[in-house]
Amino acid sequence: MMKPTDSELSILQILWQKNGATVREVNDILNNNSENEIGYTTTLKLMQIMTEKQLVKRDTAQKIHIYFANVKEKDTQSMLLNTFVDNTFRGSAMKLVMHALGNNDPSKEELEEIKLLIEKLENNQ
Amino acid sequence: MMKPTDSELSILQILWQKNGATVREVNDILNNNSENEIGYTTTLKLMQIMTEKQLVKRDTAQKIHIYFANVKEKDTQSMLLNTFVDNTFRGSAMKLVMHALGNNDPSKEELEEIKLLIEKLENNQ
DNA sequence: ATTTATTTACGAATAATTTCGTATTTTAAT
DNA sequence: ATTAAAATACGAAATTATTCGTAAATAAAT
Repeated sequence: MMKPTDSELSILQILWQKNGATVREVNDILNNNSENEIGYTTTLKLMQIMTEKQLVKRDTAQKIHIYFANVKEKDTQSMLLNTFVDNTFRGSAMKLVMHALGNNDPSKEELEEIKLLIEKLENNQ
Repeated sequence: MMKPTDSELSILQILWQKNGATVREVNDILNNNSENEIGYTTTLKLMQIMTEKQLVKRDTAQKIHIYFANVKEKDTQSMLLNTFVDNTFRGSAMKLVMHALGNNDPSKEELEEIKLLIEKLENNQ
């Protein structure tokens, strides 16, 4: 599986959420959430490259192609997380966890959720 | 503060650990941990660019320059973590934490450490 | 049916990052 | 002192990622 670039990732995010989208839809959404207009053919080209890379697949039955993510969100996140931890936290996922916890004042509920996961992890040992 | 690129980050990692290093030293270390030889002048050029960007500073008293990180490791990590969470986990730091915990079978000690931090965070609410 | 819109394909321009070649300066070795 | 080795400066090539222009095909509108 190929590592998506930043732009490719933002397209994948849209496809993960929508489950099937045309270039037009993707391009519109990209332009909603940002100030600098991005051209239609730019998005098209990116999605064509992503098709080659097998990051997305497309339905060409109709002439207006419909694109779908061809990689799982969780898998992609795991992969990107790994290289990010390596590059930024010298491979220490725990350092990253501490950092993320410390910097993001989580709610009571979120903390409870993490505690639950920790318990589960402790039982697995 | 300017966001370091990937190569720049790997140089910063070395400078954070060594506390002062020449281009030669940095280049040697880079080449230890990787298969594809990277040229001396490549590293030199990168470090010169980093000097312009104020990511590093250098002591030019001697003619062999000695470089130091000019940004704090924690600050850089926080910054990179933020954009990473935004891009990859749609801004949900907690999703990232769960992910990192779930994928990295942490030791008892590490889990204890996290629980301590959680307690501290709970008390602060 | 003809014109207008939209879509795809694809080459190529632009931009950002990484890499290196070469000239010059400085240091070390003979 | 001369030569050899190592360092800096800097422009520019190479690579990768992003952006767009234009032509051709398809669909929609009149």
